[in-house]
Order: sequence, then C-alpha cells, then structure tokens
Amino acid sequence: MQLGEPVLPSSTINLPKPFYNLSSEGGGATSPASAPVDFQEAARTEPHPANGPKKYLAGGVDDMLNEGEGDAFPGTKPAQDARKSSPVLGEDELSGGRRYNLDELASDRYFLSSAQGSSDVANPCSIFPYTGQTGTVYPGSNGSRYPASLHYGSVLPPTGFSSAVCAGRSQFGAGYQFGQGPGCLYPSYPGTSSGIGSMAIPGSGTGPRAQVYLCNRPLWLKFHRHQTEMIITKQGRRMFPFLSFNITGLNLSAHYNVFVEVVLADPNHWRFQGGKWVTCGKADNNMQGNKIYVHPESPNTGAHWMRQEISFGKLKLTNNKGANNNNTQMIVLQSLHKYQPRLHIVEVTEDGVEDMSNESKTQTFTFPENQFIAVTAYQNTDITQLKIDHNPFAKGFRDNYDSMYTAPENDRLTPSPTDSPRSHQIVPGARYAMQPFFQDQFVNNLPQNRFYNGERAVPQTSGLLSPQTEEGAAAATQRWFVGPMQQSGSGKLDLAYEGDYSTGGLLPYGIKPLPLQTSHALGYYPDPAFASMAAGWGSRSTYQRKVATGLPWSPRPSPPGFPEDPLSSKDKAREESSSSSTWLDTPHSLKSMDSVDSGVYSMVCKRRRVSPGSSSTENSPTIKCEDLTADEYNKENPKGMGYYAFYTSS
DNA sequence: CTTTTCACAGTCGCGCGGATGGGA
DNA sequence: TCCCATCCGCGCGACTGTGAAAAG
Repeated sequence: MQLGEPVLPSSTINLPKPFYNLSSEGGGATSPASAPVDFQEAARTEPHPANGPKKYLAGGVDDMLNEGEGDAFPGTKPAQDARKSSPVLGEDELSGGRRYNLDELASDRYFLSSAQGSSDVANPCSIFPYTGQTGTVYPGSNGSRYPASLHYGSVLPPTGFSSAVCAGRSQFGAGYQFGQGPGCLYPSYPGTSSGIGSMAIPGSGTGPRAQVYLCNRPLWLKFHRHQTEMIITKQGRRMFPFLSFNITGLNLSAHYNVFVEVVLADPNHWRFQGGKWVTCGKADNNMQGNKIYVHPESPNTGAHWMRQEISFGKLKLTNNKGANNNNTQMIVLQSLHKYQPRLHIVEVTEDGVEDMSNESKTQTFTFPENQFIAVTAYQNTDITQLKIDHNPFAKGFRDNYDSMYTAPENDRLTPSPTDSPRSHQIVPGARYAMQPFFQDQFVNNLPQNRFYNGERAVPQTSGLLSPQTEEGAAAATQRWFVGPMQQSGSGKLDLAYEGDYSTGGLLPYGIKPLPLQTSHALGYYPDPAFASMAAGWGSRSTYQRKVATGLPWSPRPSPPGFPEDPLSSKDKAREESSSSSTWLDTPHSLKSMDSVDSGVYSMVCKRRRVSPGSSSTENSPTIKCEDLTADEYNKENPKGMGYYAFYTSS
C-alpha cells in the first residue's frame, strides 16, 4: 500500500445504532454525507451566511453568543464582554503581549475564530501568522470521511476516515471503532477544491458552526516546544497532556458525536538523536488499528457539549495492534511516528445516527500544538520532567514531594488524578450551577474548594494549566478555540512559537487573546496549576529544593495563610505564575539543542533525571535561560531565583 | 546499539463497610 | 428501636515514570 492510501476496515461492525457505516467503496472513507473537502478552498468560497468568520474575528464573539446559545454556554458571557474590549485581532496587540481582560477576571481566552468565507481565512496566514510558517501542505486523501477543517499549514485531512460504525449511546464505546485508515494528515490530499459540500457551513443556519477552544493549551505549548512525546504501551497509556476542549457555536438542541482521531502528522519516521528529534526514513503508513476515540458522552446535545469542557482524559494510546477490536478507549499508534490529534464534531440524529440529509454536519479541528511523537520510552528528559511536574499521576516522582505539603490540609491542593467528572450523558441542570464556567475567583476559591470530593468541583479549576507556564496565571485559564476552518496544523509550530508564546505576550496564531474567565475544567486532572499556584509547590518548588542544597536561599514554602488571604491570593498567584513561568520559559532542550553541541547535549538531555542528591545543575546545560537574563528573571521573579539558578549555574 | 517490555514503587481516588449521630 | 444520612478508614485498582532486561 502506498503512503496515504486509505486503509479499509477489514470488516464491518454491526452495532445497534451505527453512526457511520463502514464503507468499502473507494477510499473507504467517503460517506454519502460528506465528500472530501478542502476547507481552505471552502473558506474562500463559502462564506457562511449567518456566521461569517469576521463576525467572530472582529468582535463577533458576542454575535456568536447571541445566537441563542450563549446561555447554554457559561463561557459566553465573558466572551461577550470580551468583544467590547477586543474588537479586532492584530499582530500589534499580540506582539505587545496585551491581554484583554474581560469581566475583570483577568483570565485570558484566546480564540481562533471560525474562518469560513472570510478573506482572512482565504489566507490563513493572516489569521495565523506563524513565524516560520512554511505553509507546507500534506495532502490528504480524498477518502476522507471527516476531512479536516481548514488546516493551516501542513495539516490536512486524513485519509480513510473509514470507519464508521457507530452505535447509539449505549454502544458508544464501539462507535467509530474501526477508523482504520492510515489516518495520515499528509497523504494524497485530493486538492483544494474538492469536498466543499461537506463543509460545516450549511446555509440552513442549523448547521454546525462550532468554535473549539483548546482548554489546556498553555500546557500543550509547554510540551510542544520540546516536541511532545506520548508513551504508548501494550495496555494503553493515557495521554498527558490530554485533549480537552470547549466548544461553542453548536445548535443547542441538535445532537452531536464528538470524537478524536489521531493521524500521522508527517510522512517521516523519527528518532531522538543528538538531543533532538530528527527524521529517520519514512513512516510506516500501513499501521492498522483504531485511530478514533469517541467521547463517551456521545452522542449528546449541543447544549451539553457546550456546557462544559470536553475532556479526553481516558483516551489511551497503544502500540498493540490487536487492541483495536474490543477496546475503543485505545488508539493504536506506532512508536517514533509523529501524530496529530484532531477533534471531530458530527451532527447526528437524536438516537445517535448520523444525519445523512445534510452534508454539512461534520467539523474537524486541529491544533498543531497537539502534535506528538509516540514513544515507548521517553527520549527527551525535558519532556519527562514536564510530565512529572504536571501529571498528578507522576507525583511520586517529584523529588521533594514531601516538602510540598507544608501547608495545612486546607491548603493542600495537590492535584490529583480524579476521574473525569463528565460521566453523565445528559447533565442535569442542577449541575450547571456547580460548575461556573468562568470562575473569577479560581484563586480565591482554592482554599474553599474541595477539589476532589465533588463531581463538579474538580473541573472548576484550571486543571492542567500550570502556573509555571509562561502564560502565567492568566494563561492558566486560557482557552483557545478555532473555528472549523482555520487550522494551523503545520508541525512547524516549533518555529512558530519560538520566542513567541514564551513571552506570554505574542500569541501564536497571531490571535488576539480574549481573556475569559473560565472555570476551567479539566476534567481529569483538575488542578495542578492552581495547586501549585496556591500552595507554592510543583515543579518549580521541586527544583528550588534541588537548588537549595547548594545555594543561600531556601525553597519558598507554601504561602502561609494563602487560603485565608483572599486579598493577596491573586497577587501571590500572579507571583507564582510569574516566577514559575520563567522556568518554563527557560528554554530546555529545544533551544539548547539548537545552540549546543548536539552530541554533548545528547548526553545531558537523554536520561537526564535530576536527583535531589546531586546537583541538578550539573546536568543542566547552561543554555537553559535564553529567554530571560538573570536580571530579567530576578526582576520578574524574585522568588524564582532558585529555579533560575538551577538552570543556569553549572 | 536502539527499541520494547516488564516489574516495580509510589500516589491517590473510588467504593465498600462499619461506626456514629439525629430524627421518627 | 429503627431508619436514614453522614463520616471515616481500609483495600483495591488505576495510573505514573523508572530502570533493568529482553528483543531486534
């Protein structure tokens, strides 16, 4: 089979309520309802009559929200306010690091608007001014059942979204089980002019015009700049960071299936060499296995999907080709290949059957920062450390875990791996109130919240959004959304982000940040960010401790009285995030790799695991803090000196 | 030499069952 | 006394990265 050739499912699975029928016709992935489509072309030619992209781009937020759906989406109100202060996207604003505060909540919300029909969309670059954007296009297959939306850059519709068996809710686990196509983003994309019909831009007005926010984008960016790695095991390994989205713009009463597909992001085989990822031959494109993970709450109403965060925390990645048959929680990948997760939203009938009467029922969203390389063992120790620092399940590997709990129980905001709160198909209205979408007081609330004892308590926090991100505390509640048309997806994000997002000011995509207060709900890992922010522990404290052994300062203990000090809590949080952001900003391997002898770095980078007993700095390249000078760091982050030292001293 | 597999230790949530307390 | 709700502790299981061994 040739690269990019759609792979047909070996068999059709009969399920009570199939959403999609496995197709055996050419390409295998084309459904009668949706032909392959070039969303870019569509964007140029098919402006949405009701929901033009500009509407969203230039203050269209509240237009969007005023379409009768805002009430159902708690996040809409802030968004509405956002429009008032941030009417237009602009690079100047972006580069200036300006943040748009909405609702005085100081929580940023970055969005990519739906771009259909926009001239801006016609030129994706105008919307996503990735520096270094190559615009490379890896054509997809014409067999795409669920073609990607407009992919900015190289990300294009996958081949062979063939599967399609789907059952009703009760069967959901089996739905889409055999999305076996090679699922490549790059393969033979038929061209830019095909498949407009499957665009989710129906003129009926009922068609989906969704915008998707990547909830934990800052965390993804952190990983992405080091080239995210995802462990795959035979039994399946959860992703971390996991995919978590918020969706707006759906029809409140319509039913949708929401699922993630993981497709090859490029045609290369990768290997970690010289401290960096390099291509090594061609990817094996014949990999069979399930590439789709249907959200367990599918199908459900638009109101439901928009009500709260949609997390894919239970999605597992495996290299076990035999895992596709019975385990729809697992997506089968190949080690040392680069993948691109994509979110699909498909309108279905009430009983979960795809509505074949409308071709515009499918929308696909791709976030390039979600790209990762599947590995069976971590290669880049920076990634390892990030995982340890941010994944609550890896808490046991944090060196100074004990010291993190100097605060009283009330202050103990240890992020814990709670299961996804989204365990109900239809969420009772009573639950809404429990999860305010915009939680201005997320910091102040920390002390009061019981993070792990309530079904809804967990998602209120900005879970994965670490205070250590360069985006800082505000970023901790950022959400990023893209309309179905704009996808950056290029895999060139490294270049794009280099020196950009790390500043916390210049935004990737060139999108204007719309600060929205979010309750954030990271369904699964509820609150590491806030935990760290509030209690003053986390990766940074970990390193502080390490540094402290040989340095005059001591690790800063958890902020005393933090919970009882609402006045200072935000400031503290800000400080925390500010300081912590530095360490993330401190370029790890990527920049290091680029600037240091790769061979030397390789020795350092690979299997670099800091231990409390040894000076972590000795293993750390001195090039860790390119983004900030010591002075800058100390100025911005006096409390973070230890961390800075950790990465700079040698 | 690279990649994969496996057992391991550590953490924490969930669920169960028992204890406790209040009200009928 | 009985019933019900709540609290608490314990054990199990899920999950993590580690590190050594096995496989290619």
